[in-house]
Amino acid sequence: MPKPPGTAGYGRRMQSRSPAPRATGRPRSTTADTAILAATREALVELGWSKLTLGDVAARAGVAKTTLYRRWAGKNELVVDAVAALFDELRLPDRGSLAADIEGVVLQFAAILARPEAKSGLMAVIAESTRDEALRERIRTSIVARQKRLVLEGRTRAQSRGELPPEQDPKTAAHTADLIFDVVAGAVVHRTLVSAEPADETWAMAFTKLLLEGLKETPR
Amino acid sequence: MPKPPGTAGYGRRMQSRSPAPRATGRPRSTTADTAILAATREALVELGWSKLTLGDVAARAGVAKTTLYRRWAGKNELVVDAVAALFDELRLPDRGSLAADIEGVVLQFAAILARPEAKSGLMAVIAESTRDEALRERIRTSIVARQKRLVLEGRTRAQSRGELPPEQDPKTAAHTADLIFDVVAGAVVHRTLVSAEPADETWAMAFTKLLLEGLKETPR
DNA sequence: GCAGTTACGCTACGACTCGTATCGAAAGCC
DNA sequence: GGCTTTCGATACGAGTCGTAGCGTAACTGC
Repeated sequence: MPKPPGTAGYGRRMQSRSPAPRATGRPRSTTADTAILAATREALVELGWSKLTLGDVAARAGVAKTTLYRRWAGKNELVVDAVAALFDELRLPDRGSLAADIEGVVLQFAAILARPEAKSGLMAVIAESTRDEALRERIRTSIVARQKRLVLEGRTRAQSRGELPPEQDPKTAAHTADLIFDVVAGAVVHRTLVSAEPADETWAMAFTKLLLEGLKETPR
Repeated sequence: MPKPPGTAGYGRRMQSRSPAPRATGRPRSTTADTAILAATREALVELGWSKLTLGDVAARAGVAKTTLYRRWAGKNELVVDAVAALFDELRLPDRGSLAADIEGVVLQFAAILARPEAKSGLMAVIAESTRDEALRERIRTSIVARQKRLVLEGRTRAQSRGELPPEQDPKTAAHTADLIFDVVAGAVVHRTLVSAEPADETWAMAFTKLLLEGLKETPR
């Protein structure tokens, strides 16, 4: 009996990998998937990461505990998928200028991180991922990559507007994109979780100004 | 029997609060304190946060499990103190310019976060602190405040050098200091833990340039 | 419609961890 | 020497873990 035929909800996003979703036998209940992930988020809000137990999640979702273990290897993987669903709503409408786009990205990150299930879940799995390469890769593809796409998209727009210089060397361009992403995402996360203060519009404006103009006074 | 007479090693740093360290009775073994904290860091490296148990730490430190529970309320508080000790080495030598000072701070943060015990421990307790106000305050005073002091010190130096404008309104000055701190610390944390790439000298230089000059090309 | 295959709910299980209680012994003050 | 507090050791009930076993449900192909 193979453990991960599609690795549950996560598999749906990259079904290009799995050779065949299996044609025979009773199919896995997709409603159970969504119920389990919703129950996981609910438990994260009420109990937090450390006190969350798989037995409790199963009871909330109305499924047997064994069903959970058939689909997910453990708590870490389950919470990653549950939290990843929160990032589905990430969009980047064109707001006309680089500054406005940065503010938009920041506020969207902040809105997700303001949720208690994201706060207690995301950082915990990131902490666990320092000792688990597979988990880190799972987080990267299902969460970080989607955040990063927004940053890259905003950058392309700014270049087409002429607000940013076009890419010179594609290698250094990738490095600066990584840098900007770490700065944007890191700042929002640190503000929200460590400083524990809201990353509201006022803060987003100040951050954008700093990111665009820098710390030095720009000589006129 | 009162639980925290000094709250262990952490209490030593702010003994101004505790009214009297108690003059009577057998004093708590200070060697046990350091042994326990060292054992905690060792266990963090070998087991990581989630698999770390207080019983295991007690065995490593050569003390009884009950001794641990007499001094710390639980795993969270213990790990905070164990990780906080890593930040004792934070210093900010004057390197002559704002850019060099920023690089110095970044590289010091990075050096600490490169350690496995900091990686797996720090983020985990921060995740837990989202549901525990007392724990958040403990983290703030014993870890975050010391980081922040470096940023503030670097700023004061830059002002005395004339590289940064002096404080206009003390209130907005505090806000921008908070902002800069979140950007610096957040970027290093995100680079190290989420992107999982080293925040080395090359990266520190690129980050410093971005923070100083901003994203826009400065019009000469 | 029947055989084959897989998922499901349910129950039960040993192993482990938790946090506490209890006890006698040890270490420091008056 | 008396008082107070900590220490090590052991034991304990409660809770969680991850797995196994079993009968049933769902879906496919002949």
